[in-house]
Amino acid sequence: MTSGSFPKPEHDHQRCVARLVRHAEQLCIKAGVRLTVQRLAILKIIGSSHKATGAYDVLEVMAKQGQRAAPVTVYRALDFLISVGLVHRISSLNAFIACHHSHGSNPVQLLICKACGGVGELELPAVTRALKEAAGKAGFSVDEPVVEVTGVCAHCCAA
Amino acid sequence: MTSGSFPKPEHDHQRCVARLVRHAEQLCIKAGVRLTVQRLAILKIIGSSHKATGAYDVLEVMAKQGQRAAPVTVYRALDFLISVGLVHRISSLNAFIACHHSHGSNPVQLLICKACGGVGELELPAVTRALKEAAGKAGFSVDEPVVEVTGVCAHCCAA
DNA sequence: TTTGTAATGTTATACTATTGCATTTGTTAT
DNA sequence: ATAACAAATGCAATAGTATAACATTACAAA
Repeated sequence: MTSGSFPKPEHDHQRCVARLVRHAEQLCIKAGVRLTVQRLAILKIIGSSHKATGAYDVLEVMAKQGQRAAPVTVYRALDFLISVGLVHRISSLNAFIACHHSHGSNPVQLLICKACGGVGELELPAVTRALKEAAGKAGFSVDEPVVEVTGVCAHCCAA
Repeated sequence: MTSGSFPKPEHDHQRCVARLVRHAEQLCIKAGVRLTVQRLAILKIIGSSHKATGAYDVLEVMAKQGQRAAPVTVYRALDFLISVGLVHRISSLNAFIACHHSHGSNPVQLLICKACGGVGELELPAVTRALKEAAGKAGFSVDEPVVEVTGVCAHCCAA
């Protein structure tokens, strides 16, 4: 995708998580990495809402599910999920969001609704290109651009 | 400025901080807000390096200067300095950098060197515009874009 | 000088993330 | 199969970042 998407409130999470899981399984097989039960469980928790989820939120949910775990467990799983592109880190919120798309290695831009907490994704190569070019003029070699846009989503604008 | 800048290692901090202080004084007078000694002291500390500075780094420096303070003091000053545009928050590092420029209310893009820790600024209206436009197509009304680019600066590239 | 607001002080605590080391699990080669 | 190795997990402690709640002081305008 080159345009944008923002989750609708009436979204069918059930189906959406199922799709995410299939995506994850295929991706990990192809990459030759292990999607363990724990990692999958944590991915499901993060993917079951389209809002930014903190590491300790994940822990809480796990506790309710009877899977008690230490923080480091969640952080390790998150590191893994981020490394394979199944989760994005949201620096400005110290939180995480599941990635429902395949971006390859293209950087992503996040839209964060201040009102409902929902998070959407954009994939704008033009933005990435413009950043690389401008940075390059200053002799700066770009590694990874973090682009997080706060604002108000369509649904909350209307309300 | 519309192009970019990245601090040179051989930079003259002394002069640079003096300029920052003048800038801050004028800006606060114009805005009708109080640049107290404490706020100024903290601005100087942050502005005396062109690397990302953590809140607790500031505290350490203050302690060495004999000005003991509680974390909340620093965070309050930082909130103020950010609100008037004298400091930028670097979300991806949980750190801060003094702003030596006048951006008006234009969003800024930060360049963060992984090697030396130096931080530079860009002001690229085109990037901001592209983000607003793409977000707008998804019905998203942009408030504040956070753009932080990690990479390697010219000086460190050469080395 | 009173009066109200902004700024600061003080203490405690909440929230986020990592380190170090022991143990288990899964994979590969023999 | 099983030995041997690497990856993943468990566990406990602790480091690092940020805010809450409430008391006090400093400042500016009436």
